[in-house]
Parts: sequence; C-alpha cells; structure tokens
Amino acid sequence: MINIREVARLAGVSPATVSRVINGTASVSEEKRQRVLQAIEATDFVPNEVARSLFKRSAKTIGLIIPSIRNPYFTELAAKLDELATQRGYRLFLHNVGYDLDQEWAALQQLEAINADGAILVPSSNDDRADQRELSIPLVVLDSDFNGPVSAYLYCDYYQGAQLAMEHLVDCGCREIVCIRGPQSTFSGRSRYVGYRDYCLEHHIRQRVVDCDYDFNAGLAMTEELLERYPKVDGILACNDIVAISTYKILHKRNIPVPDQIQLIGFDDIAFSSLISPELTTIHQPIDDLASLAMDLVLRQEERAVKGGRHILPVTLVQRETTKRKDA
Amino acid sequence: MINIREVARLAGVSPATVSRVINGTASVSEEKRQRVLQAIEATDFVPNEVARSLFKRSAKTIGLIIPSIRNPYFTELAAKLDELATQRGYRLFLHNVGYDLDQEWAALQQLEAINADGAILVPSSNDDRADQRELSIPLVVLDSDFNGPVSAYLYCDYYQGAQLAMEHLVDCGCREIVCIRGPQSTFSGRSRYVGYRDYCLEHHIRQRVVDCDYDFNAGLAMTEELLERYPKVDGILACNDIVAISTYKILHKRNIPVPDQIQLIGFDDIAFSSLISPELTTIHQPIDDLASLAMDLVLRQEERAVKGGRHILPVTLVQRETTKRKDA
DNA sequence: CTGAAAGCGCTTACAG
DNA sequence: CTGAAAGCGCTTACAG
Repeated sequence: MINIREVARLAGVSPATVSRVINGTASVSEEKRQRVLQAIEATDFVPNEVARSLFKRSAKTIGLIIPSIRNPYFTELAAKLDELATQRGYRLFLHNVGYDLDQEWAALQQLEAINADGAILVPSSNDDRADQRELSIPLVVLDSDFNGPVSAYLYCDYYQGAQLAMEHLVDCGCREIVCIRGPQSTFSGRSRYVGYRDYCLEHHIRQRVVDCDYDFNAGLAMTEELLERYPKVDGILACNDIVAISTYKILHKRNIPVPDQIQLIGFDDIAFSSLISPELTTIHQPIDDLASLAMDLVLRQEERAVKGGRHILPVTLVQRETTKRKDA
Repeated sequence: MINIREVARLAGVSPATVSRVINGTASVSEEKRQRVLQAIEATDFVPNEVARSLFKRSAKTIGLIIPSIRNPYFTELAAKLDELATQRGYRLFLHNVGYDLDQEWAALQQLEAINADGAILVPSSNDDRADQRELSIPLVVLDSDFNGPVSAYLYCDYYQGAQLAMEHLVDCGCREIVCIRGPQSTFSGRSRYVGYRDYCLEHHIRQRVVDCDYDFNAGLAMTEELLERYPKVDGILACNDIVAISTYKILHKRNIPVPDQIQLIGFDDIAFSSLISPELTTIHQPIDDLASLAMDLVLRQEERAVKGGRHILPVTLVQRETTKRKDA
C-alpha cells in the first residue's frame, strides 16, 4: 500500500505539501500542485483514512444500531438515514444486533472506539442499560424513552396510534377486538399495548390479548392460537405490519373473509403493507421525518449538546382494504 | 476521551504493560495485571480502535456493498453475512450505494482506506469497472461475471433458473409466456432473460418481453403495460420476487384469477414470497450457502490469494400457489 | 516480567 | 509558499 511519503518523494516535495493539495488546506504553488497531482494519479494513491481519523478524531461516520435487519421497518429507516448521511458527507455504519443486548452494547463501544461522530440507537429492549454509561459520542435514541445520559430521544406517538386504531375498529363495528401485542420489554410493544389497554378500560371493553414476537413465524403461530382462544374475534390489532401480514395469511388460509368477518389493522406502514392484496390498513409512521430529525439531532450535537431532549412525532391512520366502516 | 497513557499512569505501569494485559500478548505479573484491570475498570477505558488498526493494518472489518437496501433479497443476504462475520470476530460494514456507480466506487475506496480486511461486492451493473483497478484488499464479487483482477466470483445459475421456470410454465400449460426482464446492465437481469430467450429459441416460442427495474413501482407500471401489450398472456416470468408481487397486485386488482388465468413465477425466494397469499412460485436462491461461501472466500484470501476463481451455485424451483400443473 | 523507543500514515502548528 | 517536527493512540520488537 502506497503512502503519502512515497507520493511526496515521487513529486519531489514534502508530505506536508501533498497533504495540502489533497485537502486544499493551504495554497501550494501551481507547479508543485501539478507534480503532486501527477504523482497521485500515477500511483493510484488513496489517503489512509485510519491515519487521518486518528489525527482528526473524527471518522466522518455515523453509527446506526438496529435490533433486526430482517424487519423492513428498520431497513426503510436505515435506507433513509443512509441517504441523509451521504448527503451530508458522512458514512452510515449499520450495526445489526439481532435483539442481543450484549451485541448492542459492543456495537456502541465499537462506534466510540472507531471515532464515530455519533450514534443512532434503536434499542433492542426498553430495559437495557446501554445508555447508562456516559458515552463520548452523541447518542440519539429512537423508539425508546428510558432515562439515561442520552443526547436526545425520538419516537412516534404509539400510544396515540393504538387509540386511533381502536377507535377505527370500533367505528367499523368490531365488538371483540384482540390485540396481538409485541414484546413488552420493547417500548413500541409496550406503548402500543398500553394504548389498547387504556382504550378498553375507558370504554369498558374486555381486553383480549395474545403475545407475539416481531417476526413472521411468531405471527403465524400466534394467530392460530388467537383463533383458538377467541373464536368470536371480529377485529385484530396487530403489533406491527409483518405480524399483521402473517395474520392475514392464516385468515386467508382458513377462508375467513377479511374485512367482512374479521377486520385487521397493522402498525408501521412499511412498503409491503400497501403491496399485498388486500392492502393493509395500518398506523403510519413518518419514517422520513423520523430519519431527518434523528440525523439533525446527532449532527447538531456535535456543536452544542442539548441533553435529553424528547421529540415525539405524530402518527396517522391509513385506511386501506383490511378494514371497512359500517356505513360504507 | 481517556487513553492508554492515562490508564498506565493510574496503574503505575508503562503503556506497554497496559497493552499487554488488554491483549494478553505477553505475561505480566499478577500484581500489575490487577492494578491495570482496576484502572481500566475505574476509567471505563476502551482502547482506540483507530490507533490499533493503524498499527495492525487490519480493522477486523469486512465490507459489503449492495445496490439497494430496499430489496429484501440484499437485506437477507446482508443479515446472513452479518451473522457469519460476527461469528468469526469481524464486523460487517454495509454500504448501500443505491445503484450509483460512483458511490459504489467510492465505497470500495473507503473500505480500502479504512483498512478493511476484505470486501464483498454485489455490483450495481455488470458493465462497471469497479474491479478494474487492483485493490489492496481481497474482493469477492457476487452476482456478476465481468472480468477483472478480482479474488473470486460467486453467483447462482440464473440462466438455468430461467430455463427451469420456463419448463415449469410450459408444463403448467402456458402458451403465451411473457418475460418481465430486469435491467439488462445487470448480470442477474441479463442472464435470467437470456435463459428465457434461449428456451424460446429452442422450442420455437415467440418471445414476449417487457422491461422493468427491480422495484415495486416499476413492477406495478410494467404489469399494466404488459396487459395492454399482450392481452392473451397466460404465464408471466418476473425478473424477481418483488416485481412478481407487484404483478400479482395488479392482476388481483383487475380480477384476473391467478393461477387459473395467468400463472406467475418469481425469482429469488425472499421471505415475503411465501408469506403473501397466494404464496408465490419462484426460483429459490441458496442465500445461506451464498453467504457462507462468500465469507469463506474473502477471509481465506487473506492467507493465499487464488485469483479469479468462479463459483456457481445451483438454483431450484419452488412450486407454490401462483402456478398449477395441468394434471393437478 | 517490563519499560523506552520507534513506528503505523496522516495533519497541522511553527518557522522561515 | 514550504519543510521539519511533533503528535493522534496504539503495539511490538529490543534491551535488560
């Protein structure tokens, strides 16, 4: 691997001068500039980013830590964040931790160790302590609200989302609504469920709950169980779209008409939810806004830290084909 | 940010000794070891990975460059590769380049610049020259077969896959099969189409082709066009599963029964293809094998380079619900 | 077993 | 405008 000294030697200048023309950080006589440029050309020289970032203490990198790369919601978020980072001259370093708290913590440490300029964390669990130790880089936490020395919190109003969903299901005439709740160790799982629970409490509706992980197979299995346990169900509030899609699959297989016999609503509004047939009614999360704000927050922190700010984004109901209003 | 000198000072030893206990790279007296461990504990010291990798010339990182993070096929590949890398003590650095050749090239250079230990590239185009310059790190190219100074090539037998698909469609009684072909600048798009073309040539079938990008919206639009252009179509070979899913959506919307009136087959066998209803018949790619082999190849290269090896994996047809054999 | 020294490849004051 | 020098934070021969 060629280095800056080699290039300097070839061009007959000092390494400092080479550095200056590469970075445009000071004026260099046109003649030497040309010689340097030629030497770079001739050698295919690419400056060693590691050495550079050791000196600069910045890697021009933002880390993103997500619980699962197999969930399109996270993937869509990552795609948007990636775009934004690139636009601003940063790289996005995606860490997939597979809902493993140790890996999550390791990822955070690694980001710190590679001089990342900031990290965006979607915690694998709301109980974790990943944020408890003071980190040397700005940390924006998404989809969680635990307390810790974090730069900023950012999440959607899931509680409100669940209420919206329930209201809608009731408007559609459902009387026996069961909630397939996600992992209760998770902020999204918890607050969506609490939204459902409170709605039931307020309206004197009996709670009907089934527990489920955020993945296809769990969704398939739990739907079977749900039908067993609540044979008269006429409305289902799924903890997220991928589970809702699994749910639909089982209903379809059993020839249960949707939305005529059972109405179904998901959460997230991933791209697939409007691609399947029938299209899924769901609670839409403003992923793009979420990503923009998150990126703003991590990068702004670089200058002045406004610790612990809380930012809550609103959520909307998107009615599509798996629910139908009574009067319609 | 605390550094190794601080820790050494606290423990009353030299930085070299601290380094030795951290890395277990030489024996240290038990007493000093304890003092060092305590100092590390007390300061929450995390060694600076940048400095370390500057010295070692290895970042314990493998880069993965994909054209699009929004295509589940790439995402599933990334998930598997991530698992494998972690298992072997490497990080996976995912670069999403959005089918942009400049970004692809930049990503490769960046990986080189950060002392990555190797790169796995899924090229955005078969025409690109990303591999033309000698790289200083091992490069395994997936889903492409261009010629260049690459460590290894690895792809599935798409040509064969397309033939399998055609055979199946014909067995199912289709007479007017149209091929929604993917980008012809792409190896997968090209070889799948060529498989279709050659099958048609051999069996004296008229080619019916429509061009499409690898994404949902394109799939939606091109299916409309296809129906316009080939009103008597009774079989569709889609360039990949996400396009096939879009195609199904349009057929469903128009009340065209699948597979009774039109039979449909995809390519890739992403997780979603068996989750939608009806389940999609498709050509299965052995993603896990692909990932394992790719990881083996990049890492093995570290020791001795076997330049330009070509590895072709077989592909299988998975019949599900969007096709039906005549006799069935 | 242990420390002082040199070096990984850059960049930036500091002089001139 | 330009070079010599010091330093970013580690690690590993080299002595002892």
